[in-house]
Amino acid sequence: MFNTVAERSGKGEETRHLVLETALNLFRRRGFERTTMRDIAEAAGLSLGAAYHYFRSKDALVLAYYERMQTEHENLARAACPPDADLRTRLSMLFRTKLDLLGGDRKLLAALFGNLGDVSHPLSVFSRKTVAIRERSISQFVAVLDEPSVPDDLRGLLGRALWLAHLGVFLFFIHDGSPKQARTRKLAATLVELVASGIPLLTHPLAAPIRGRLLDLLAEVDPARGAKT
Amino acid sequence: MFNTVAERSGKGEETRHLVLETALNLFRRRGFERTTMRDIAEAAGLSLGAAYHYFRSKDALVLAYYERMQTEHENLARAACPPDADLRTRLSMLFRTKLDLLGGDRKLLAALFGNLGDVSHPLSVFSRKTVAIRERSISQFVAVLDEPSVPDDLRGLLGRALWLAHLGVFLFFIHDGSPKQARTRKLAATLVELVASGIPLLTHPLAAPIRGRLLDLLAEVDPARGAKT
DNA sequence: GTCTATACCCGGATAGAC
DNA sequence: GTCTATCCGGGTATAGAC
Repeated sequence: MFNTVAERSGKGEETRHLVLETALNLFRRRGFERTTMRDIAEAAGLSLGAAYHYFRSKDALVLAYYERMQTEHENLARAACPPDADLRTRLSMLFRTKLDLLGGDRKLLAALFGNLGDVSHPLSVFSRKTVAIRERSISQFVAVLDEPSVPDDLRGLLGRALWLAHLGVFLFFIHDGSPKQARTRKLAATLVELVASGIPLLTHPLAAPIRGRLLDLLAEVDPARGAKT
Repeated sequence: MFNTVAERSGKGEETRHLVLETALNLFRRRGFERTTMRDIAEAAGLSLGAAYHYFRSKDALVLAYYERMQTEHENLARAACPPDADLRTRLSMLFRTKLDLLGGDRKLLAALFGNLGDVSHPLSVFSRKTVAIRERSISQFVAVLDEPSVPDDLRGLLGRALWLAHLGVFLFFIHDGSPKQARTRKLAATLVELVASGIPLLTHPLAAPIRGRLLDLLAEVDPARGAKT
């Protein structure tokens, strides 16, 4: 019952770690679909059943990967950003660090992102299984907007919209074969410019009708409300 | 060699049609993934081999479905739209007819749209196999912008952007459980308003900087350029 | 050309012995 | 905790009836 030692440093922990690393390696080299659980088990020097003992499914391996990457991104972004930076800098750093972190995993992500549209799929960015990680990611973008120039009542909505836009960039990134994903970096930079120069304009009186409609639109697609199945 | 009769009205055509209808029925009821080729063959009163004789794969059935739906949508949209209608009306009709046409297929589409992000997947909205249908769909949106208020040089870009936005609406639609997909219809209406009221503003001198940046952004994500793998 | 039947491979997932 | 055997479904291949 209380085999805390085994849980922390025992052979189990070690083997579990081995399985995850092996899987990630194979995923990165061959992509997700073309890596079988049999491949993983063999490469880790285990039987198929043993691999399944540690991860109930191929998906479980991916969830572990998601979580690790989100945590790493949070750390990277925090480290890269001077505390007094402005919105433009903070947003651009958020993109930059994410692109740096995931630049080598595009093949894997391509396969995973395939499940983008399927809310019911456990690995989807919109699924129940991924709420926790999703919310952490969203709050990074909301936090970027945490400054006086952004009216309080817009922050949440705009932050979530930004997160949605970031998904678009991400989708582009995944299939961007240019060296160091230069095209995606360009795209992100353009988006940052658009946001940074557009936000002040949102409060301009002439933009009032557009602003209202834009907010309506955003409120309707708010990921928090969720379009239930 | 020249058995044109058999090709047009022979038993082959009939069986082929039967297989497709049966498959679509099962897809609609049970979803794509949970329908097996064996199910389809059995429900159609055929052997597995026979079903495969007409459609090389499960995917081929889906491509046939895509094509039929695109054609039907074109007809519906054309029929629903008075020739002298304005932009707002034409755009709103485009959405309305699509939602009407596909309202019953959400379950199926959910499974198919799962492949959204995976450019390399044959059934993806962005894949090579679906270029022809995709281009037909895009040109519906470009055509909506075919009027004096839209500057010529923006039409192509904005049309494609509109198509991209329509994908977002579609994604929402798929998981919209509200009666008659009322929420999606609301969303589409709001989007139409935003576009209809935003386009004139794009030519306003005050919007010049935003306009430039927006166009940069759109040019970079233009589906026509494609982010090659 | 249309179809049946059957045997086979592959990969995800599970059961149960050890 | 680990293994072997097995199931299940998608997909292929092929031999042969009509």
